[in-house]
Amino acid sequence: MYIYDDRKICYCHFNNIEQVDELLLGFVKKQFAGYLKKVSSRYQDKHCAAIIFVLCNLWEELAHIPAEYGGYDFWEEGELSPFIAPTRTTQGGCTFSCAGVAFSSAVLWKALEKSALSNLYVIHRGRFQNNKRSPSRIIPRWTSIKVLKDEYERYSNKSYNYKSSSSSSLTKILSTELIEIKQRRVPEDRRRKGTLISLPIAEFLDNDVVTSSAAFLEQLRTYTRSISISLAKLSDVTSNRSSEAELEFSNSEMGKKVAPCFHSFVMGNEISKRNIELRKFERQPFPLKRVFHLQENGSFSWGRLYGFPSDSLTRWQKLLLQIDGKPTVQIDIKSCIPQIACMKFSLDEDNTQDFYSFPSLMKYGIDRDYIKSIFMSLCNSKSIKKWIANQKFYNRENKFLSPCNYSDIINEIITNKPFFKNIIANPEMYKMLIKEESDFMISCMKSIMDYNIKFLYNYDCFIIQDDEDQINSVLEIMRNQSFYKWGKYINVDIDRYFLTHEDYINDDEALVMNF
DNA sequence: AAGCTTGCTTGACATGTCTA
DNA sequence: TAGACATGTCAAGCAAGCTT
Repeated sequence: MYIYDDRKICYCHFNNIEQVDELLLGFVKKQFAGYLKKVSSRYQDKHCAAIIFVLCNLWEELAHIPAEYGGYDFWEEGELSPFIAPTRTTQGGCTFSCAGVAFSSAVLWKALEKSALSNLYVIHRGRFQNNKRSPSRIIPRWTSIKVLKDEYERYSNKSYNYKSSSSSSLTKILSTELIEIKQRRVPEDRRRKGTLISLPIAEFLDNDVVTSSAAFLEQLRTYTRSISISLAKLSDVTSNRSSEAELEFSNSEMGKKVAPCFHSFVMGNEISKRNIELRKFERQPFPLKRVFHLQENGSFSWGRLYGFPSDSLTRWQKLLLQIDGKPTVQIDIKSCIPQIACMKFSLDEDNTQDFYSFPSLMKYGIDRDYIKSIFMSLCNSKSIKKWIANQKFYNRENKFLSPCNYSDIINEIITNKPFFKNIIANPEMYKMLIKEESDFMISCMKSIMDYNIKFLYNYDCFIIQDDEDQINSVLEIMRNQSFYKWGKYINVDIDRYFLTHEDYINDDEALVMNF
């Protein structure tokens, strides 16, 4: 028997209960503490033994699940968790799962038979809610179900005619009297609200009627499907890194933030590997869609485009992104929302300025980063009063170096950049601006496709190959399009990333992701 | 802060298959 | 043909991570 940590048991086999040692008993006591509390103290040891015995037999059964169902792989890989969770009840029957392996109640009956116990305790994995320090995946909560031994015997010796009295068959009992894990419906008020609507790529008409542009959707799908995405070899990228980028990366620790699934895969989890492979398969075609909010008056707002493979890449993966095996650049709109607001509402204003810079606020200790961090909440608040209350609630005043009134900040912002008045405390306007941004990007996409440039889209940026001609073409398209829309040339950033992180330097193999 | 995504899990319900 | 149950599908909930 090996116990690596609280959650992983590699292999566990007991011929009889005498083989249970202190370690396993301690483990069960710790893991099942919640359950054991409910049991009166003089029966606790007995229950521990029962739990261990049943689990061991179940594991033994699981070891014989054919590899194509995943059972044996997981067993060998040490991914089995000691938790048995009933997952799906069917018409009468019950399906259970252990470490992601589903098995039927028949397996359970066999285990019961071997255990020769009068009671079978099956552990129901629940959740600790609202407890961020104890993620539900790690610390389970327990309830038990009890299977009556005599009912089991009647079932197993086949002499029991369940047909003539089906209401008292074992499975019926399971689903009525015995199972305390009665399925519950998600209460109506806790269900997800239907305000978000995703549609195939759609366009707005003047009167805010949404029309679906199926032709464009099909074009975009075909186009993006032809793009081959891969991640560069880290050694290649790090060889021509800049020290500035190196510093930025090591400071931000972004390299440590990897997708859980990928991280798990790197750690040798075969389940993750399989999931990634399955996902790759499901990825085609990209589920391109545009997300709208349905307003109370029946009109739509919002309208960003989602579903590009670049959406699901983490920051560090984006740094390594290659299109058709070539390095990429990211062309994004500088301070996107404020800039669009500026172009739309203040024709005299310079849209190449730094929208988050307010030198006059520096005396309060309010810097660019702070303005950036409050911008979203400022726009989305229903009223300035509410925003101020919220700021106080989150104790943001700690950030200030000298005493300062929140309304002073807002006055200062509006005085310096008057067009901010239009978007502060105006969520509808903010959504409208995002729609504007999204429509602009879609218009650009159409032209980029005409130029036959391979691209990915992500919020306010295009990712294209690091090629001078292509960059110039895309810049030209964006400039022309913005001039057509707002009468001004849009201000963009071109980012090239160079990655470096000690953890990854030793990786020799390219991480290829064929979406 | 808020809005989106993701993976993962569970719950509810639907469908398929075997057997008596 | 109905019971038993294996298998399939969809959606909700949650934590975490990204963007602006």
